[in-house]
Amino acid sequence: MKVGQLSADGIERRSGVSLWRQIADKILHAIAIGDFTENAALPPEVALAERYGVNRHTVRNAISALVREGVLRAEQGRGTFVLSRKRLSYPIGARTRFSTGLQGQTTERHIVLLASSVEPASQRVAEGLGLPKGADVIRLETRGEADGRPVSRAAGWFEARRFAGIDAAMAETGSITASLARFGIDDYLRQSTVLSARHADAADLADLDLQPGAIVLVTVAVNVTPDGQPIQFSESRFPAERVELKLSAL
Amino acid sequence: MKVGQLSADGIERRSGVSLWRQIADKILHAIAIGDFTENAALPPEVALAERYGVNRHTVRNAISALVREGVLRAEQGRGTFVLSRKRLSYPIGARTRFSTGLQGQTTERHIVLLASSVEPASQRVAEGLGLPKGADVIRLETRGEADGRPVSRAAGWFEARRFAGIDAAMAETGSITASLARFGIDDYLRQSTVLSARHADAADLADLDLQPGAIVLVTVAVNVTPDGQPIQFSESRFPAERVELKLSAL
DNA sequence: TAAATTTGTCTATTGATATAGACAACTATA
DNA sequence: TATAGTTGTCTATATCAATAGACAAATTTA
Repeated sequence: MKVGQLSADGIERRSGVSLWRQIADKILHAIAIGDFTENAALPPEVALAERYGVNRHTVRNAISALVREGVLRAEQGRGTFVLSRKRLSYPIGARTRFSTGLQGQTTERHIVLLASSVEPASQRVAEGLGLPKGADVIRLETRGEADGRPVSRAAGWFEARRFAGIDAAMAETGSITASLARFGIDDYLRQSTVLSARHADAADLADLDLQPGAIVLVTVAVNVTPDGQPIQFSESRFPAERVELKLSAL
Repeated sequence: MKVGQLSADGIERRSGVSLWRQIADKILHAIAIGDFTENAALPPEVALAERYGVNRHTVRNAISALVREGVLRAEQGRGTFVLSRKRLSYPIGARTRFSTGLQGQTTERHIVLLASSVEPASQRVAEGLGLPKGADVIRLETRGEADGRPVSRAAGWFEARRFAGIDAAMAETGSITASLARFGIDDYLRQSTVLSARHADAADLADLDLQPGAIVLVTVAVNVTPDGQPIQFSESRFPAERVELKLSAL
């Protein structure tokens, strides 16, 4: 049995992160980068325990957490096997579109409109859209799903005057691009993207179906028309264990 | 005392991540996004304990960890104050350069060459550089520092035949750009960047001076000459609590 | 079929994490 | 100079995390 795929070190005691959680993260990472393909067998519990210098029960704790998450499947007498697949690669470039970006990687993908509202623009939204602070903006809360699993959770803001009714269009079409087309926007470009990462908070855990301790990638972006008018300000969260971002020059 | 800057929820019990570590992360995040500026006073311990629904001792645990990290300073009778500053914004675009990218954000920045070696190209390095697998490549291990704090940790691979001696050039100049110039490369472009995030492992903790549980942003990138020849394959790690990545179109 | 391998379950013990309460030490302010 | 507000320290207790060992249950292999 080849065990070399899981890095041996990186287990820290008294760190505030339990050993079983650290080991679970290592297994998740190994799967995410493709070191374990679907249906591959994990090394046996005793081997993992020895590798990380912990008790077998601690390894079992990590594995049972991943079994609960639906990442692994344990079979008594046989072994423990990988269920989930490699990370999706989500492209970010001048023309970043949800559906086309994941083409070829998933058999199915769509955006669900979770909620929408009209609200006064906060400081950063106003700055991003080039509006006065407090101007009315429409907020769309959406979740991206691919093959039935959540892969993104986003909030998008649009100038309310110009895009009145975009919430209905979004509910109907399930596509930002198609919704914007109804307002005469045939093309738009990604002007700026700021990227960060943090631990998932309670909302992320619920929205993206994650377990506590998971990491989310966060992008804050502005989309503009080809002549430079800002039309959309957005903040998106991606589960780092399921998605990587592929930055394409353009 | 204004307490609204720290989000109230997101504290998960029995998650494998201790409450004090979760609270420490929240405080770090609030500082990182600029909700607490330098020298600002944190809410008093009792207020934080009430806000998160935990015991005061648990909050004290979180704070003392951040004091050890050099992020906070506690003064008996007065309060607890913020030492560290806002996250650096590291630009990534067609022409991604370490030093120029941080201009204006730091008074000082430089790259340290930690180690170099010649090795056969692994699968992914060979693919990235367009070489046969196993071809000799030079690996440069570097750390980027700004105002005395580590902000990046990178491994870069170059074709050994073409760039023999680039390790010496790097040690001398402290600049990838300057080193490449000695080989007649006056300009180079970022061809591709793949971005992910994970928990820091033991090596990251040591190299980037982080505490267990910290998050690192990871970029895997290929640089090419203007006519498209791959010259450098690199993997860089950034501490998410100190750096955000600003993706610039171009 | 027997032996080896692997996951599942149980008991017991130790150390880290979290709660609870009380009070000391220090600072700023009325 | 009191008083209120804040951090620092101590004791005690309960719960979670991790270790240790033993054996059962299921599967594969010799």
